[in-house]
Amino acid sequence: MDKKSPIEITLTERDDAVTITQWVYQTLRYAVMNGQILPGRALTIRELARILDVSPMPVREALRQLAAENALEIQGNRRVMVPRMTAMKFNELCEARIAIESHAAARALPYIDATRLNQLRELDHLIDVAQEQGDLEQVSILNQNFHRALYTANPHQVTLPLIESLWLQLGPFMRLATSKLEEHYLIDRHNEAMSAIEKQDAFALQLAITADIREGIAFAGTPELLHSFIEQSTHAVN
Amino acid sequence: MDKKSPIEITLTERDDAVTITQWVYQTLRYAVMNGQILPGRALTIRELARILDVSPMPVREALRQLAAENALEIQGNRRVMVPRMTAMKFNELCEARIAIESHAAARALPYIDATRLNQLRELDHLIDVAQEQGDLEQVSILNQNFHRALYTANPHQVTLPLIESLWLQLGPFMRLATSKLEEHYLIDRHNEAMSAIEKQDAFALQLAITADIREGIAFAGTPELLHSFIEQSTHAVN
DNA sequence: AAACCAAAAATGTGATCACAAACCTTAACC
DNA sequence: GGTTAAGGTTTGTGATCACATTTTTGGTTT
Repeated sequence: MDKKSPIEITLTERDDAVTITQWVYQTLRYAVMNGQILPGRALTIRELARILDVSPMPVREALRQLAAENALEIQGNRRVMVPRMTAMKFNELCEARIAIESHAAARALPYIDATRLNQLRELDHLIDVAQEQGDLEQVSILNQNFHRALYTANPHQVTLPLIESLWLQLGPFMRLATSKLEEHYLIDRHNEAMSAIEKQDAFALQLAITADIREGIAFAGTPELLHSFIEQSTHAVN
Repeated sequence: MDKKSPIEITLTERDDAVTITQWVYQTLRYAVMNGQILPGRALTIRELARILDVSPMPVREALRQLAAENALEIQGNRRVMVPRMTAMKFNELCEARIAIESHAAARALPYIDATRLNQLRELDHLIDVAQEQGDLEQVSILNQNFHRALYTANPHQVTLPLIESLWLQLGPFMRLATSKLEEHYLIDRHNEAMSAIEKQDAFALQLAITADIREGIAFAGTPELLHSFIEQSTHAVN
């Protein structure tokens, strides 16, 4: 069992309110999003079932669902793995995020009321706190919550599932970004976003969101880091 | 069995090369996309399994996959159905299509070579032929193929799955559109798109794609038709 | 020593079964 | 008559099993 690198998945408490399949889905989703599973590493139903201590059935369903969201890739061999990344694909994912999320932000703008604005302010504040404490994982989670809170202001929202799919695909590789980003001084684009919201200025909001996304992946400007990780991903367990 | 309206699904030949699950998935997907299943109608695994003459297992997996693509909706009761439509949601889906597809088109533009251009020309011609023959279903299919051929020119394409998800969600309600659109004279936006491609003019291409999408759903300009169908969808089998 | 091939182990797919929760029907009751 | 409560039925979930295909292994040949 050397070639098959061990998989370490953070297990959360299983709530009886959710089905086993849902719990497995959430667990695997978190593992994928945080790069706990090496891209290219073959995932087998029975192995995951052993790790998670459930029967193969819920794992089957969860894997299929994650594959449908492009978080996992099913090869012709019917083998499942986290997709490998390339520099070009990474770039396309980022540009897609910008296109869709700035659209979603503009569409949500008219629906943002005082309550929502306060919620955004609070999240922004929590992000600052987490940033000062250097808790990058928390920053990442809160940042997602901020974006989600913004887009879901639109009660007829239809793009969030698409956006989450992009987050899932970028997730494993963003971890690398944030870990190197520690030294990088971050301008708070969320403040810009919120002043744009107060002014109901859609264009300014789109600019702020675009800048926020671009800076979150600023390390893409240092291609050698991205390249090194992508190489790692490419040469991983075949 | 009056409340439970019968489901009529077009069955295609089952190819032994694909798994039963895949076949069921394709069959159900086609049925959803073409509005063969009434929005709100509760879908049960065993019923579909009887109709498709397969065991419940492949149906289970196919339903979960379609739900992950937002083609179906899983309610809290764990019941599965085609999501109901609202006028606002319809509008959001259309605007999302425009945002994402014009982005995808611009991103694909630099990769379009002579071969791809010829392929697009041929599809455009086939659409004209089908249009003259009044075969609206064929027009719809070919139109999708045209868009797909355009976006997939980009070898690092990541947005097509998202776009197809939007198509799936709009599908059941587009049928109504095209059926009323027969009388409507359609300007051929594909020609505009292709001349923009030849000039490598990204902005013009985006305008052409936007116009093409907007006209494909032109009936949204006649709100009463949309509204009537949405009402039908809303008041369908509870 | 590297390449090839057959046997053995492991894997995904699909079927069937058990069970608890949800749904529908029926009957009693206000 | 409309509402509620309890019964039986149907449904989704999850477990287990069988089988064909794939992957790995171990031995053989060039």
